Amino acid sequence: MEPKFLALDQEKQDRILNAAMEEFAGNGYKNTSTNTIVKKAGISKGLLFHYFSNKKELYLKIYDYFVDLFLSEVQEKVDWEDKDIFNRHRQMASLKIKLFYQYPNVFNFLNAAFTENAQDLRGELESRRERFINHNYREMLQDIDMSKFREDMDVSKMIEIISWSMEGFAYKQQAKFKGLSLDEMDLEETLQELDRYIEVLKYSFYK
Amino acid sequence: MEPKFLALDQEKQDRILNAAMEEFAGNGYKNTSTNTIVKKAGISKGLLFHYFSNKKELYLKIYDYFVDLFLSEVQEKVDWEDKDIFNRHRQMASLKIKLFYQYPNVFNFLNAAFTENAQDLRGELESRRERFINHNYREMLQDIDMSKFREDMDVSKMIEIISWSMEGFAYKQQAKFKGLSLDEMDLEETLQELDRYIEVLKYSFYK
DNA sequence: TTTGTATTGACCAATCCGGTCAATAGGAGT
DNA sequence: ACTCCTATTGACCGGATTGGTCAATACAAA
Repeated sequence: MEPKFLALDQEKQDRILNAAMEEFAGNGYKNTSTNTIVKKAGISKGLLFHYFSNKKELYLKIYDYFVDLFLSEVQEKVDWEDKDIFNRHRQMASLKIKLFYQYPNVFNFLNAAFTENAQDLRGELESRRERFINHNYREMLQDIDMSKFREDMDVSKMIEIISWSMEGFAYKQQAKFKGLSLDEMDLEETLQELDRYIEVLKYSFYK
Repeated sequence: MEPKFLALDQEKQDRILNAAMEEFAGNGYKNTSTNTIVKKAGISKGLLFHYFSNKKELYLKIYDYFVDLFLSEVQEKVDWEDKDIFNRHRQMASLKIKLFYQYPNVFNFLNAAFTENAQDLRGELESRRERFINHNYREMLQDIDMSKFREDMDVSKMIEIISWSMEGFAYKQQAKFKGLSLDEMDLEETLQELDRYIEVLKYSFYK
């Protein structure tokens, strides 16, 4: 990210980042107007182009910034010694929720970036995608303690079902949080709710 | 749908419908150009506007057409006497796959329509959404035989996990089918693969 | 008052798009 | 071969929108 931009106070940075991500996530690259972004962020057009030299750079800088932020967070905060698949998922969920509090549209934005196919971004994005998916799910689920699973069912299918459940839960939570203010969202409560699903899965799939 | 349009031979109809759905699904309403649709469908611009009076009508007519098609199919083909949740899901999956063969983008289109927020469509779409979600998931999962579930876990959570797994499976299959020709996709094989996941879930959640 | 930086927003050239319509193609009937 | 009618074409246009610029202003510090 540009040093000029990073010198801004955090609140203004976040206003701009969130405005841009919300628009990009909701409308795609091409159909997002810089006019809308500046209006939503409460800054002038000129200022946006003072920080980012053009729309394409705005998009890619934000993309890189958050991929880095998230991946380094994961690398750093996850306890890689713990080989229990549910604990791994729970830790990831916790990180995601924390990031979600500050940037409610990061994951929508990153998901959208995954299916984005604007001409201007082709190539630039394509080379970046692999990194993200490799890191996110491969690394996370490798090195798992398989011996805990019941032996009368297909382990890989159980693992898939667990992932799908985590995604389903995340999606459900996000819909629930839509439109709520920050202090109405309770991290602990959400994690406890998640634990109840984990309980069901653990009880079903573990020995 | 316009009678003029329905008088076309099926193959041309489908070419137009699929082209439109693919574009609308991938780029959203506003960012979809009728120029692209006609190019992809292999017809002239004039002809499209001969069948559909304008872009908005094109979108909504297609939406209504496929919602009706799918819902009536469900109403008609599902065996409502069978109260087993897995059989219900399996039947729904079978219907979806069949429709997917003829219209590979119906569900992408309908999903996109669900989050579409173009100014021109607001209101028109909003009033239509409720109907779809009510029918699709409420009706499908009501009237289920709960007595088959284990009693030491939360039934509603198991039901959610089952739904999330079906969605995850569908998503995975669709990614797998991406770019394949019709005759490379095998309905029976897909259903058998689905059955293996159902087996795991049934074994875990049923008494 | 001066100087230097942060910020504004009117402005513009370029692009693109939905929709029209005069013209043509092509088939059926005679 | 000719007529008639419908199906289909695609060049064309007014209007809307956009990314990006830049001269002007606001503001803070000295």
